Amino acid sequence: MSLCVIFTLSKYIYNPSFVHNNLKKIGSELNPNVSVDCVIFGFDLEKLTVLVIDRGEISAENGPRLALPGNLIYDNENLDQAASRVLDELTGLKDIYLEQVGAFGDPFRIHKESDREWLKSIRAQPDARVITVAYFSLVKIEDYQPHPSSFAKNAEWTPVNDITELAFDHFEILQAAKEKLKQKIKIQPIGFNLLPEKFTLSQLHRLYESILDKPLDKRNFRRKIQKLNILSNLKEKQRGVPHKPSSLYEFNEEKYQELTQMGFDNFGF
Amino acid sequence: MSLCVIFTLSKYIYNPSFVHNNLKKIGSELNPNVSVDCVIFGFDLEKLTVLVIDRGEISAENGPRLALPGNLIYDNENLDQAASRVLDELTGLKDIYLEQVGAFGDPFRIHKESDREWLKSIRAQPDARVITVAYFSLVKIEDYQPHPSSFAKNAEWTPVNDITELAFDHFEILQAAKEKLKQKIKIQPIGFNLLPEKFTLSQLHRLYESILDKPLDKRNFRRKIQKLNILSNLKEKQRGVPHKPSSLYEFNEEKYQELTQMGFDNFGF
DNA sequence: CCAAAAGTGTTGAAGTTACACCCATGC
DNA sequence: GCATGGGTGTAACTTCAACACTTTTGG
Repeated sequence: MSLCVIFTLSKYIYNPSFVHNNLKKIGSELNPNVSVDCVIFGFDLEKLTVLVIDRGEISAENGPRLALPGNLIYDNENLDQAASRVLDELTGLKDIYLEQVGAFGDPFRIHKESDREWLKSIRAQPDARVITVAYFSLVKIEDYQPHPSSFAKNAEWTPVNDITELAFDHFEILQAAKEKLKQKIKIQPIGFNLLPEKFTLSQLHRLYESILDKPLDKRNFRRKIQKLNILSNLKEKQRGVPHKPSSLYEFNEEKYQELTQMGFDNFGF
Repeated sequence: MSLCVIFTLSKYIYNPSFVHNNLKKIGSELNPNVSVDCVIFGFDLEKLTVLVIDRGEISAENGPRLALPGNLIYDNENLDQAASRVLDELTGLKDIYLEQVGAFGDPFRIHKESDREWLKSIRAQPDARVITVAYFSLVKIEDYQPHPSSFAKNAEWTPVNDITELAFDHFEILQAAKEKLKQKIKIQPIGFNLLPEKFTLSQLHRLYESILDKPLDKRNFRRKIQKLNILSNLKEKQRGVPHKPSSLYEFNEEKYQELTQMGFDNFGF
């Protein structure tokens, strides 16, 4: 049963011929030595989450069940394209915010027997030295809800802070991605990629707190974010909440473009 | 003649068997698909410089003569080690500040005929798809002066801002490295790796201006850097200068460790 | 009427910018 | 004595952190 799951999953995400046939990458070869892995962040309006793959019970030793989605690259695609492809294959989403985190891959990164076994089931050359280029991406959690019936049923949104181990060196990659996101959000308002089109200031506030992993003063946060002038106040309120309803806002791309062209240093968080 | 130069140079920096024999990496193989390239920064007390390789006239078309030092990785070394090795092979220096910039490598990065020819002369599989992991390193310029008689005679310190083109995608890599350095120096005092042990505040000032690529107010700079409390004022002055001699300082590692452990956000530049 | 989150201003401290003159040395 | 870069203080302004109460809704 668990083998079956792995097979189905790997067929969807990892199997070269599947992708080959479906994306019509005729004439291109999988490069045995270079892969991409994606740290796909979401935000459930409470906590920062990551989309991880449950590999099932893959060995007697019970190594970590969870892994980041990833795959070898094709020789005719660039790294960004490979990352987009992995994301698309898993979620069906296109045009998603993606940013490179960096390259990883010790020669001996596969020290868990469970990882070795898994590779045998999904790679033509399971023993090849692989270096992996990590990306993080920001997805509106509403845009992708794993369906229990789909091939990718083993993908799940998991709160970042609940994750304590991952396959291979994926935990290290996750930490690096969190750190990169933390730095990046101080400089650019990329957080909007994680929120619905319409959102409240409190949601934005919680998002910043989750990413920066520290409490931010409510009044100071609101003042600061509003001073940036990149929010439009839709004249619309929440409905059906058991407390004073909040105004809804949306991110204003044009105002942001003005700002960046004039060049501003940071968001000061 | 120019061919000869290339051969000698490539033998030193790029030839697998040379490295193989000399570093006794018996049993390990060059990975045909993954390389590292190093952006080696120096500071001549006036301007930020980079150590680049002059490939000589390598084609009738006269593509860019300059390239970053780099090489394929071995399957038994990790990326950081590969970068250290490249740096060591070129300069003989060890224990140098190194930081990963990221992974690069479009499938069609080799669009210049000159690059293609050069690869034929130094690679066993010149047509393999290669992705390269870029590093930047900070070297005290006094620690490495290229000798006209050495194998690496074609390495030269070149002012960063004088470089307008490089082989392959190396110019893009250089830009990314500059940007990374710029961000990094706002957060950590890594600039000291570029200065002599003893330096003046004016030299430090010029270094920050070179890296941040903008003028900084003299008095404000001095106040800010001194408030950090990571400099020791050696009670020693410059000699032989035709103006008021400056005090010499050194970077105080211990004080810096104290600071970082207490956690401080940035240098505010 | 109660619980829950929304929304709102002020003050003191710290940090940032801009700016001009005298000093010590070698030649 | 002159050219060169070294070295120093202040005032106006901006930003930041800390902090508590009233409002609106659903149940």
